[in-house]
Amino acid sequence: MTNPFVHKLRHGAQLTDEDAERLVGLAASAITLRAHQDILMEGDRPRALTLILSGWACRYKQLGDGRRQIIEIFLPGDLCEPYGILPRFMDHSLGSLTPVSFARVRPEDARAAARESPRIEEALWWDMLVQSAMQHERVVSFGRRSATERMGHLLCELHARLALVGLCDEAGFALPLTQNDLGEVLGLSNVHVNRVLQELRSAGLITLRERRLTIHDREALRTVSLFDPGYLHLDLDHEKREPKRVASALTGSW
Amino acid sequence: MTNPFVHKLRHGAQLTDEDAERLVGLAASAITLRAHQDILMEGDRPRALTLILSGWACRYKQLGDGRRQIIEIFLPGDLCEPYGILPRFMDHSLGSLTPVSFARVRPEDARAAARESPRIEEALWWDMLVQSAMQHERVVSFGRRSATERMGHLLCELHARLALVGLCDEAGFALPLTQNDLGEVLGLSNVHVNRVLQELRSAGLITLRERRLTIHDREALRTVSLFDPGYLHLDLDHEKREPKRVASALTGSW
DNA sequence: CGGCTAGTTGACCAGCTTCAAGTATTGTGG
DNA sequence: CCACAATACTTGAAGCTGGTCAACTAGCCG
Repeated sequence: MTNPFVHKLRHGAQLTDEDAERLVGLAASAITLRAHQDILMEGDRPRALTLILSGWACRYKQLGDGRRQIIEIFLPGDLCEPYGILPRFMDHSLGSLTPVSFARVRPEDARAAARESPRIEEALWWDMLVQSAMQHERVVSFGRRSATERMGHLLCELHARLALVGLCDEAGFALPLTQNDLGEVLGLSNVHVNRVLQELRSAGLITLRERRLTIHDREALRTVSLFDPGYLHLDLDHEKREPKRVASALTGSW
Repeated sequence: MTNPFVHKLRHGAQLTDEDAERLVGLAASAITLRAHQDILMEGDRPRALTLILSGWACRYKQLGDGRRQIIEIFLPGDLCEPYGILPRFMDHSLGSLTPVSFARVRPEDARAAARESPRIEEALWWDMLVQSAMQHERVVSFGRRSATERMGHLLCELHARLALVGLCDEAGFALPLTQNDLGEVLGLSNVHVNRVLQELRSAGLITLRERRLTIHDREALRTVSLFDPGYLHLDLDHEKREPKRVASALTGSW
């Protein structure tokens, strides 16, 4: 199956071939943009949801004084908003990071597909759950992880997400972002991004050259980044999961 | 209407009395907890969604080495997860910040209510949209706002959210958090929280005493915090909104 | 009264930013 | 295919923001 949306959603529910076709049908006409263009700008009234078909995009917000923060990176197969509703206006912008092709999906159609197939419904809700969990993890990164941990965590997360749509191999993936882009994602200056990358390189954890990231020791990178993939909710077989419940601190204060 | 959930959702759609009753019915039995208890712990398999009825709660994550980050604050009327799905296991914890009472809501029931009333459906989706927008704004805060701006932004947001459920007045609200709690929300040390509060106090913007926050100049506080309430999507009357579209960098946007 | 928690203040330090200069790499027009 | 410009990356030095450590104060409750 070449459609990345379907590819990803298969991790969230057991889709039938008919489900897959219906999902492909949601995303009728594809639109193409060059790198660094806006898909939707703050203030726009969107008329459809955005589904990324190829390339990398992002959600970002520009502060009055020019400071810009990339809130979220979107990869092929990502639906940029909750599927059932259209914001009345955009409170942020959606932009391409690389050349991108995307489709417009109407919330009514997505809801209808969910109504008619419980598997599609489950898959779409699962997708929202994962997106929301990634958002949580991002807050934890910003609040409590050092610059190096944050970078490592991002790279681990991208690797795991690209794996969902078959766009990486075991050893690494194509990373089309500049160090400046990475800074806008991680809330760091481009100078410090450079230093952090040097650090990961000289620790022998990664190579990043010619827009290709190689991860030499995935477990080690995960360890230094405090990356626990549990939040991606990938185990359909959930009986295996060990509740990591520590002896509770509960009774007293935390 | 005393039910805070209904109170809030009325901002997202024109609910009928019947809708309101149905929503109240979703949250049958209330459970009460003291402050600083866990509602759900990381690793738990939840059997229902959590709906806060009174008191303040939070989503938090504890890192291996003891660092803790509060990801999100929940106020009365807040549903702690997307309404249509139950995570297979918790990848984070939900805890009370004050004494709390909450109800358990089954996703099937919420979905059924949405299926049977388009207004309820719209309201629930609107709520998800707002929660997700607050999450985005949090990332922007962490990435690009200074400690003082972050604090001011949080206070403005809490004020606006409490207004949705009628738990504040024009001048301020009861803020039951310690400076340490605020630090865990904002990713700051308690020492620095103290200094930031001093700064806001001596600028004459706020008073915080005996767990009551008074905002002396709301507009000024919003300005120094770069707080723009647009992301809360409160204007049902959306024709009024000025698209803040700057001269576009762009030709091909939709 | 004594012990606990919350808040406050000072001194010092680390992590990250900013500024600046210089080196690769990539893209473009002749 | 080269020359040159633009963009991306790299490195050093200095400065600021916010963290850590420590001590002290104020309120609360048994």
